[in-house]
Amino acid sequence: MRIGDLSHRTGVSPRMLRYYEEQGLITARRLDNGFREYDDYLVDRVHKIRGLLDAGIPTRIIGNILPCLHQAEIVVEDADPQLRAMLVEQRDKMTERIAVLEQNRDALIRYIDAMDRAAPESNRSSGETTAVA
DNA sequence: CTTCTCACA
DNA sequence: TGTGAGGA
Repeated sequence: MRIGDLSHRTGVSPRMLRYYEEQGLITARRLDNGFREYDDYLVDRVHKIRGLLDAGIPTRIIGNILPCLHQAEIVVEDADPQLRAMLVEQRDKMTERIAVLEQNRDALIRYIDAMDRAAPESNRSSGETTAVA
């Protein structure tokens, strides 16, 4: 598929797809006309890249941990202390953000609760989890 | 119409 | 990350 297809199938703009390529996160073959040609597995890969990016992991270290997302058993021989340090740092930042998210979620839960107590059974979207069994 | 590279009020 | 130029 070409860049437009991959873009639609991943929700990532062509601009960013080219950027990811520059960063060595994905690779593309070139067609005769110079257009990028992507393999199907890249759709999945790009989704993973987005996940890591959204999780706050900088692109430069995504390349290192990306292969770990596929393998069930991770085997490392070249234990790079530099990389390890970065990953530990990222893991801690992630843990911190999760804690913040949990607090905010609790705040919303309580607020929503209060709203429901004020206006019982009134407006509630159908997509919501029906906890009232 | 789609993609490419390069550059930046 | 977006946008526009200039070309294929």
